[in-house]
Amino acid sequence: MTVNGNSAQGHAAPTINDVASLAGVSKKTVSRFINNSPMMSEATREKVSVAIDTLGYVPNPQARALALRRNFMIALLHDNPNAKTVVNFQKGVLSAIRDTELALAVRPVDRESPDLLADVESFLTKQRPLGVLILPPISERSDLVELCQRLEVNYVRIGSTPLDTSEHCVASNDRQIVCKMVGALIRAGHQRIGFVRGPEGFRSPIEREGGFMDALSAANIEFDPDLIYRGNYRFESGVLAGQQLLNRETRPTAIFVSNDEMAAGVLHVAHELGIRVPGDLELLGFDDTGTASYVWPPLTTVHWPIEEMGRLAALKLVPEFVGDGAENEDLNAVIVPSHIVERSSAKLNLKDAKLL
Amino acid sequence: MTVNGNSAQGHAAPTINDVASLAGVSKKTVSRFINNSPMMSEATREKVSVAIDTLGYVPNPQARALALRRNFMIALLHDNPNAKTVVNFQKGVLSAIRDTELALAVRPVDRESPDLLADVESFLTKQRPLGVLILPPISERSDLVELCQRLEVNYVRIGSTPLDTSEHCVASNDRQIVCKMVGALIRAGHQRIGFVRGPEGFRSPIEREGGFMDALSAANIEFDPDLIYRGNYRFESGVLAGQQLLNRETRPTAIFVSNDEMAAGVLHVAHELGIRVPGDLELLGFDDTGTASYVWPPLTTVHWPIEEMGRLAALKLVPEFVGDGAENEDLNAVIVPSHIVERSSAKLNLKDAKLL
DNA sequence: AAACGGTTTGTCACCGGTGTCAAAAGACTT
DNA sequence: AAGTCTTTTGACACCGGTGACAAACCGTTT
Repeated sequence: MTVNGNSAQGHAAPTINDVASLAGVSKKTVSRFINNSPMMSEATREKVSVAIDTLGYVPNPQARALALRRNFMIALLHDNPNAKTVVNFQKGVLSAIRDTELALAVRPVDRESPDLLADVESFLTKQRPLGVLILPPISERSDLVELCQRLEVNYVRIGSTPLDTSEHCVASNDRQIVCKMVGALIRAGHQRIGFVRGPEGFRSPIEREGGFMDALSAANIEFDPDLIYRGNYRFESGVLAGQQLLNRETRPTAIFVSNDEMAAGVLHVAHELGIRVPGDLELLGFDDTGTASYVWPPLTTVHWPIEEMGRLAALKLVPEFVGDGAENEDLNAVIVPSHIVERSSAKLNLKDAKLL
Repeated sequence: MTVNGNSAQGHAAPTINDVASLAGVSKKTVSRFINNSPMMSEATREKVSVAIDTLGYVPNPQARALALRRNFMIALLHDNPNAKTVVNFQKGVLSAIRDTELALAVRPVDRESPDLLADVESFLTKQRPLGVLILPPISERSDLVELCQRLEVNYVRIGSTPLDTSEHCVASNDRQIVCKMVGALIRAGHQRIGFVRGPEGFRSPIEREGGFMDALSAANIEFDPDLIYRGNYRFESGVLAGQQLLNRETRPTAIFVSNDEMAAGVLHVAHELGIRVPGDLELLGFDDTGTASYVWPPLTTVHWPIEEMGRLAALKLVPEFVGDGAENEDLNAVIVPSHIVERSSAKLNLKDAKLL
């Protein structure tokens, strides 16, 4: 015998009226119970609670949505080239809202489209989600945020660095972790280090570049501008980067690539040129969303905690729904720490790190 | 000046009553227009249409959801180990419903959990989606389908082979395409071919195995049972497969691996053992969701058309919403054709194929 | 002109909750 | 015991649509 008891009653789901008459109160009182209003005596609270349990009553979200002008749904807005990022983030969000009545709607948008704002506005006004989660890179667009504010839709932005106040933002600290990893690479003996950058116009490439440069200047290494390649985070551009950086007479002994997919592209070229990795060349990636462990050799990289960020973002967006086990979480935390995963593509010297 | 005109009116969205009074008709008539009921004179249809346009009226989905006991949302039910599959499927679905008022809700479930059915039932009764899309492997579970039928929720199942009637199913034909690819491998000269199978208990591994065996028997090659390894579709199990199949005195000259992630694992081992691919060994994968092109050498594989399957599944699930450009699609089609992508990990002889 | 069948339109209750505000019930004074 | 203030409860309209059914309209027929 399982938890559910309502299928006996000819299969009509019990309504608030059923509960009200069974408990001998008005439906407004039941409504108060549902929304745990403080203005209730313990006695009636108990009566209603019993009635709800015996009927197996569950409030109808559509009716509440109409009355409250708010759908019991949170939306995920993204324009993300990386599937794994999106899915892992979804996993985090869903682990947070698993036992709630909330649904998660995904809404991919087209960053390039001039209708982006109109699209999102129509989505928000039609679906009226409780709130939206905005993934990078569009999380950086202030016009989107202003739209949310105007439409009075709560939001949480995800970023590679804090983009907003703590209740509206979850971030990793890419700059710091990259600095740490590249620092460990330098301490392992490298001086001539290449850098493959991400696309222009977004924040995470800037952060990762900042971390790279920080590490170099901390070690008093002057950066050779010939050793930089500007990619777009895609595998193909990693191939181009590899062709440019590895086909020169004096190759770098190591390359930090701003994400794993491009690192896979560089690796591809290294193989074609017969350059041994590691050995002739060491390679550092960023993201750790699968690709890093599927290539040969597996990449030393930064694990970007996107799943955990999803979980935290959901907690911040709708704390009142996920409160159960999470009251003691620190919802003011903005930074979710990343960590370095040392695999075969590069040897690091993590021990001798000076104080951070 | 953009399309929207309602923000002038103090920002309250126009309701059906506004439209009704502007058009000089009752709100029921407007409702008829919205649901394009046939019982309307051309004259009133025109009046209402004009009123809707001038006000920029959009029906409130929550209200309709309440009245119709149906949420304007389709749900994606999955328990899929492969992130790319899920995201690409989502992309297909969203390309179909982009211009509709529909939302897409994702609902990952836990195949192992004894509460799976209860979970899904609670989700379906609470959210009351228009319909659900069920991804493999849980698309094979008949108890889920019976649940949908009992709750009167429309559904479309995705599979590697037709699982249901044409209105409830979209499928690839894994067996046929694998047979074709392995046949081309045989014609390229291989006789001793290894096989890495997917997990027990699901359909797609069976189909892919069937295709492999078909190709062998069509060429009158007897299969050596020592050349099979049973994996679970994950990278790690590909590594184990590689260790077993490649550490023997007489190695296979080629291996067909039932998915790309495991193929990446086999490749990993080949590199460790210094086995050249191609050259000493040729490798065939299946899926083509990214991994295949990010490894070295890039894999010859089958492109599994999961995105297109998503699009078609959405069309079948809610044809009345996506009808616009799609009337002329064949919604009776069940099989979405796959195709072979020849990259570097194996040379095929596709030309000399006999008739299929 | 009245009766008739078919089409188009409107009325009103209803979907299942919530907001407003007034009434009822308790607690506390005097 | 009556008066006052505070807490708890209920009546009723409302959120924005749809369904059932009745009314109005229209062109024919008798």
